[in-house]
Amino acid sequence: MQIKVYSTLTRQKEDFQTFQPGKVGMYVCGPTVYKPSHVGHMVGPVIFDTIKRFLSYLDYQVNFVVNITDVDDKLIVESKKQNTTVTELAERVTADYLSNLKKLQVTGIDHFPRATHYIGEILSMINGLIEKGFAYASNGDVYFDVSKDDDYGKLCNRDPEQLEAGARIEVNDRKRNAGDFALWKGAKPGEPMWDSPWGPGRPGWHIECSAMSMKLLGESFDMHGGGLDLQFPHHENELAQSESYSGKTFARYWLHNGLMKTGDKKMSKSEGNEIVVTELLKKHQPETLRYLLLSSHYRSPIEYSEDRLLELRRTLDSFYRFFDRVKRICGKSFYDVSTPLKFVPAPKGHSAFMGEIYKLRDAFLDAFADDFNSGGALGTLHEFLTTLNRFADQAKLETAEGNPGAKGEFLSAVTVLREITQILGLFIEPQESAGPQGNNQLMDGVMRLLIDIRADARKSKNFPLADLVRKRLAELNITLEDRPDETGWRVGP
RNA sequence: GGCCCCUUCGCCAAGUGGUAAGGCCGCGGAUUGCAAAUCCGCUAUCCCCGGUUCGAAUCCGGGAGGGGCCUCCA
Repeated sequence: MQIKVYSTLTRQKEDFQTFQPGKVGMYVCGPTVYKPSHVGHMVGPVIFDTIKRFLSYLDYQVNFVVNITDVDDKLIVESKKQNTTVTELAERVTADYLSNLKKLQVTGIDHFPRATHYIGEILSMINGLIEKGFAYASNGDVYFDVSKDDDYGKLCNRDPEQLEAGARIEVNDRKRNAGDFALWKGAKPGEPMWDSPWGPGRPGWHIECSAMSMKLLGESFDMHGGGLDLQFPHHENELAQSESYSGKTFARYWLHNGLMKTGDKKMSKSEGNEIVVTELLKKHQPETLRYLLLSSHYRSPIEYSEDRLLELRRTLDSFYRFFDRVKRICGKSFYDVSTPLKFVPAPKGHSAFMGEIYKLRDAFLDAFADDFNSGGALGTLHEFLTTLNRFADQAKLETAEGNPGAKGEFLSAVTVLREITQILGLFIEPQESAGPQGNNQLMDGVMRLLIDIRADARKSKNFPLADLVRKRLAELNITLEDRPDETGWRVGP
C-alpha cells in the first residue's frame, strides 16, 4: 500500500518514504504552557496520534515527539499576573494538557520534551550556528542571520527582503536584518535565566524545537507537524536554523493541520474565543470531540459548535447501540474483542459476507493512505455498521433461529470493525455517559420491575397501561426498546 | 501590499479527469398492538463566466465570496 502525504514544502502529495526502512520519526509542535488548553490544541495531537496508529498498523515503528514549551515571555507575564512562578504555572498547565490528551485517547506520544530540560542542547546548537556564521551575538542576545541562509523562506514562500516592508516586525536595532530572529534572549532581572557564553538568558522561541527534535529523532526525520498558524514564522525559522546547523534535510514532510474555528474565526487565546477543553468535557464526552476532529480532512478548518457536537453524539449513539447488540448476540462486549493493531491480509475462502467486510476494510485503508483522509475513512465506518446490522437482522441473530455458525461469522466481522476502530482511536473503552443501561443495581431493579409490569399488561392486551408506563418513562428521559424476546431500556431519547 | 488555502444536497463532509461516499435532518416502506431500535428506498451536476479535453466538481484563465499567515498562537 502506497501512502501519499501532502507536504507544505512542495505543496503537493508525495509518495511516503522513510529515511530508515520501517521507521518513522514524527515531531509535532505542542503548546506553550501558560493557559489551559483549548479545543484547538487537541487537533494536532489527535490527528497525529491517529496517523501513528495507522502507521503502526502497517508495521512501521513510529517515534512520536510532542514538545512542551515551558519558558517564554507569555509564561513570564502570566505567572506574574497569577502571582506564582513560571515553573509552577508551567507544571499546572502541562498537567492539564496531558490529562486532556489522555481523555481523548491520545496515547501514542513517546516523548514530551520540555524546553527547560534541553538548555544544554540548545546552547550547543546556538554555538554551532555562530561558529558556522549563521548567527551572531548582539548585546546579550543571539540572532539568526537570515541573509546568510540561501533558501530562507522556502517553506512559506517568504522573501526575506520583503520582510522589511512588513513593518509588523518588532523594531530592534540589535538585529542586522529585519527578518533575523532570536536564538537566545538576554534576561532582564527577575526573569528565568540560564548561564551562557553571551550572558544570562533564555532560549528564543524556535530553537527548542530544533534542539529537541534533533536530540530525540536525529538531524533528519520524517514528518513534522503542527497547526497551520505555525508555518510562519515558527516552522520557517525552525527549518532554517536546523538545516543551517546540520547541513542536512531537517524534516522530509511538513504537515499542517487546519485551525479550529468558532463563529467564523480562528479559535485562539489572542482572539479570546477559545473553548477550554476541560469545560467542553463537562458537557460532552471526549469521544465526541475526537470524532469531530477526525470527521473532516486534517488540513481543513473545523467549525466548532455546540450543535455539531450534539449531532455527532447522535451519530455515535448508533455505534453504542450496535455495541449493545454485539453483547446480546455474542455475549461479549465490543470493548473486550481483542485484535492486534496489525494488518493481516484477508484469509482465502471467506464467505460472501466476509468478502463485503474485507472490501470495506480496504476502502477504509485506501482512504486513510491517501493523505490520511480520516473523513473519507469514517464514511466506510458507517457502511460497516449498516452491513453488520443488516446481517444480524437477516440472520435473526437475536432470536432462537440465529445459528451458531452465523454468530461466529458475525463475531469475525465485528473483530475487523474493532481492528479499524483501533486505528481511529475510537471506541477504545466505554464512555461513561454512553451506557444505554444504568450503572447501578437499584436502578436496574426498578427498571426490571416496570418492564415486567408492562410486559404483563401487554400480554393481557392492556395497551393503555403499557403505553402509560412507556410514556411516563419517556418523560424521565428513559426509552424502552421492545426486542423479539425481551425489552431493553436506555437513558436518552 | 505580499504569500497560502477554501467554495460539493437544508446542515456537516468524501471525491482531484470518466459521468457525485457517508453522517445529521426530512419523507416513504418493512418490522411493531402502537412506538423505539434496525433494515430498505427517496432527496445535489458540484459559487459564476470562459477555455483545454472524446469527456471536468476535478486541469487552465478570469470573476465573486470566505478563511489563514506576514506580530503571539495548535
